[in-house]
Amino acid sequence: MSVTLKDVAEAARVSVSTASRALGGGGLASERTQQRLLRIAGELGYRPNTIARGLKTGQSRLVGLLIHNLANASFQVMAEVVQARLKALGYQMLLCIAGDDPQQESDMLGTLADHRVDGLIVVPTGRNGARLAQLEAGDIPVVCVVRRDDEAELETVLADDPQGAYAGTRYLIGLGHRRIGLIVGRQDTTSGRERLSGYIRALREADIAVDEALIHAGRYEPETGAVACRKLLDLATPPTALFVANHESALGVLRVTAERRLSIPDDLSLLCYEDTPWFEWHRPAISVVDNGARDLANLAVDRLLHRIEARNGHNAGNGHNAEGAREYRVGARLVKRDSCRSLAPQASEA
Amino acid sequence: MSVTLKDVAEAARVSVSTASRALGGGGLASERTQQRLLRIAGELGYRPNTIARGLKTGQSRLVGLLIHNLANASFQVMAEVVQARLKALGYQMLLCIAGDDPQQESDMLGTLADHRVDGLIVVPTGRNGARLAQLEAGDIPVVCVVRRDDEAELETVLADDPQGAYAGTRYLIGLGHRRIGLIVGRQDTTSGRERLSGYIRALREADIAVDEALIHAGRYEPETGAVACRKLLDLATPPTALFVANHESALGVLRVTAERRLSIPDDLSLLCYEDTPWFEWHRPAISVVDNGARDLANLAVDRLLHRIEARNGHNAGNGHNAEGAREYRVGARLVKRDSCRSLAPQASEA
DNA sequence: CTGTTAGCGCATTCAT
DNA sequence: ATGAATGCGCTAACAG
Repeated sequence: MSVTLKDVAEAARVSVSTASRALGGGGLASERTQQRLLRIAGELGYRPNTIARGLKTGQSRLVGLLIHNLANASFQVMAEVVQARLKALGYQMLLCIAGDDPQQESDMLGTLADHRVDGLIVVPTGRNGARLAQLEAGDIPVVCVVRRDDEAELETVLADDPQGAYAGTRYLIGLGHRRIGLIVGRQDTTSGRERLSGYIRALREADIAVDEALIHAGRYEPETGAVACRKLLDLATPPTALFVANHESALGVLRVTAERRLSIPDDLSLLCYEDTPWFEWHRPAISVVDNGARDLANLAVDRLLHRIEARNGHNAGNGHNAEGAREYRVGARLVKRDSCRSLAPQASEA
Repeated sequence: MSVTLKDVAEAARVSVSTASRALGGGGLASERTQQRLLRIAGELGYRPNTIARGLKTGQSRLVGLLIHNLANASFQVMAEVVQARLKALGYQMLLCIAGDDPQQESDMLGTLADHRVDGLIVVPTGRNGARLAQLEAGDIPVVCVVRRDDEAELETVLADDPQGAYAGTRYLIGLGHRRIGLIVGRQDTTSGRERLSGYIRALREADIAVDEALIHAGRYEPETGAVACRKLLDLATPPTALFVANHESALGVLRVTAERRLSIPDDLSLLCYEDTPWFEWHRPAISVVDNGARDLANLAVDRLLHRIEARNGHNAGNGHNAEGAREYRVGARLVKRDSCRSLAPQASEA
């Protein structure tokens, strides 16, 4: 088997506790023995047993990340960022993919707890608030990302979707568009609701009546985009611009516009939500509202580790955030590329 | 803190070992006490401490998956499949993303070992064979996927790239193409070399001279595709078909063809490698050679767990595969869509 | 079938 | 500054 602390101690003719202190840092040992033990441990190829240490200290150095899938571009970068940040901080990432299914989410939350993760970052379905609260109560910090869980009072890092959708819609309005189709996510999700609200606010502010026929909310799938796009295009007065604020729908929209040989942006302006290399490389390059997935992940990690370390330091109270669950917002950013055109010339049409 | 086995035992007025046996399955306890303990444990909300169990049994129920990134479609589905399969089998996935960087890979291998993973699935860079062999020696089964590590003798699950590239090239030849451009991955990777070899074999078999000018090998990036595509298109006699056997390059190729207003497949036939929803939804739908990422992952998990359980059962020998490192191949599948056209009519040109 | 005993490898308290 | 002793929670002999 592998070499243990005891082996190192024996080789150095000291007790295990001395070895532990010397290697564990903290300067609890004399300078000389510390150097010596470090050397001997190196020679023997000693590596501390994380499991044993975990049992003793109650810390697993494991953090869970629970997301819906890896097909979505935002989740991809979030997973990459979270794992990179955690590794740099000496933690490992336990990745769980729950497919937006409450049952699976519940299951995985249990498993994560069994593995005694030191913390958890989760994109909640919203149907396991009790379970999440229970983790918090069990002294496992939880940070929600992207969606809020209304059942539980949890620290949450959200994209500023009201602002993002508002900015995107405003951009299209500024370009002269009056009939702007919106394809948005399910209304039982935070992002779905908030993007719709941003769209509506921008319209109202510009004194444009909100036409229900131009709004399509649906599941996060390419098919949703295809169906919605056809519906919108077939309207008596079709929109001149489409705001696809449901990331996965973009695929379906792109297909339908291609099938109908619509030129973007000449025949139809297109603005999408959540950036991905595909949008950037696509010709014409697709303009997007970047939700800041990278920063969302970074902030979530920051908040989580802040709390994990607070918990370790002064093992104060029940770990609950005394000030209640704070909510953070990461601003969206409009990235103008080539898929939206100005309607200005048409002003002379009248 | 959380409720321990001892708590359950006390509540049931039995010893901890009885409790352990009753809950641990295996029927080592009487039917009645088993039922009773199960009930009491449930009432108390007992959950076994994975860490403590791991320390005792030497199993962490953790399996590492080490890949290059999550942007690549194959890696995405592999990660999803591996995590789903492992979860179903009672394991958790520790996901590491090493960016194809040997240094990071080495680092992460160390961390994974520290966490005492029960096994490891890795897409090796090829520069840490010694480290991987060391893990095997330390009784941690390792399965390589997608790429082989030539330095070490490890069980490996590969795509059948020679066959896939051969089939793809043959398909294009069958359509009447004679000048087929190839954009392929780095030649210091298994897949890069093998896809090139399959392409060449198909050409030779059809008595078509291999023109070096039609072959471009490069890094796994969109930019590679853009550069290569321009180069190929600017040839005195440009290819009539492009075989893009470097997945990430497809983005660059698609951009360049769009910029030059080339119609696919009318002006240029396009065949890509590794399937993704984007190819399917794209118009025209892109024909591909599907490398079978899903099956690759499934097989890797099968092999790994086979060995993990063999190790646990009869704790025989050093865990090394007595018969040497076996290699498995998952066949590629040609998926014909709408991006390749037949050149047959041109036969009358002569 | 059940209770008793003994660690797994480590960090930590208490002595020295 | 170091050593000896204790226990984290659990499983696995070993007895009865």
